[in-house]
Amino acid sequence: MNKNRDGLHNRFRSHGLRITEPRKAIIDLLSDTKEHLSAEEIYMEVHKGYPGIGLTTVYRTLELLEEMGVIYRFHFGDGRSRYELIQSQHKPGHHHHLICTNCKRIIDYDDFIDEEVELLNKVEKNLTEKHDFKITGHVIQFYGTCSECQK
Amino acid sequence: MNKNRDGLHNRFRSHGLRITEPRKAIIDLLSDTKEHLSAEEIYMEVHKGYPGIGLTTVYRTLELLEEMGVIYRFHFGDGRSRYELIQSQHKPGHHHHLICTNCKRIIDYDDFIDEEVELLNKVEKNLTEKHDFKITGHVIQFYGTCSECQK
DNA sequence: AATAACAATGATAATCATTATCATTAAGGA
DNA sequence: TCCTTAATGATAATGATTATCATTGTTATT
Repeated sequence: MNKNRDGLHNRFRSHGLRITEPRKAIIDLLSDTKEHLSAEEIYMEVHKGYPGIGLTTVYRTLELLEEMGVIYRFHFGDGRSRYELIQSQHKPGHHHHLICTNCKRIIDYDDFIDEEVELLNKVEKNLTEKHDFKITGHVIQFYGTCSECQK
Repeated sequence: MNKNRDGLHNRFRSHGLRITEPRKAIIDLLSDTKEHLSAEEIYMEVHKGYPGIGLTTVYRTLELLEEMGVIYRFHFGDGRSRYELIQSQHKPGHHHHLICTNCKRIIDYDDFIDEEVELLNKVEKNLTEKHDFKITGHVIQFYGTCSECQK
């Protein structure tokens, strides 16, 4: 029924991990949203369908999924972590955001991706050599004021 | 004696703000370090010279300096805010970091800055038009493993 | 120099997100 | 179905940051 969820069954099983209702619910939710939800927001949303799921479990599941490399955890500066499912069709490790410093809205953008990727690869290669630093991912964030908040 | 501090006198005075020992100490410390210190670390360090300065004042001063645009506040994912004085000789709003996901070490890099700046200007212009988003700054962070942690 | 007006401070308590604890529950293979 | 053990949820604990408030220190004015 759900691609993201189904594809994880094997990875869970091979590590002795179990597929449970809370985990399914959280993966499905992250799979269906384009937003960068916080733990609290995920809890609230998941709670609608499964009132039994506690906040602790949400945190634990998110920690697990992050360790497994299934989701990314971001820090945008609003004091809470925010999460995003890594969609296989997207370039993993590439995260480009516009962040409104006023209303905290976060916009994903795909403009100039090609050129950016090209330059970034170059930079990555250079940094790897110069600093002996093994790069696994990057984040580019533009801060400013969104159209709404400019009024 | 200290360029960064002296240049701020006017900005303080023009807003009815006072230059006090704690503020001088904090600005001087940030001015002398290349690291991205946390509030706690700043407190500990400043405390050596001025044992009377409290943690609350450190937080308050950092908040003030951030609002004045004197320092930047970063969130690297280690659960605490980290601060950096905006050096006038550097391009303000440009922050390029290598972050070791293992030991949390943060390395500033200057490689490929020119090319990056060029592309970023292009991207910024494009994003401003497409999303009607007024960009004031950006952060580029590469995540990975530093040379020490690769062993 | 004295004083009024108020910015700044520091100790403390409060808040908010996240993590640890622990007894109970429930996956999933035998 | 039963058994082993991973997973859960309620609760308390933690750690960073912020709010409160009485006190202190500066500055402008007299």
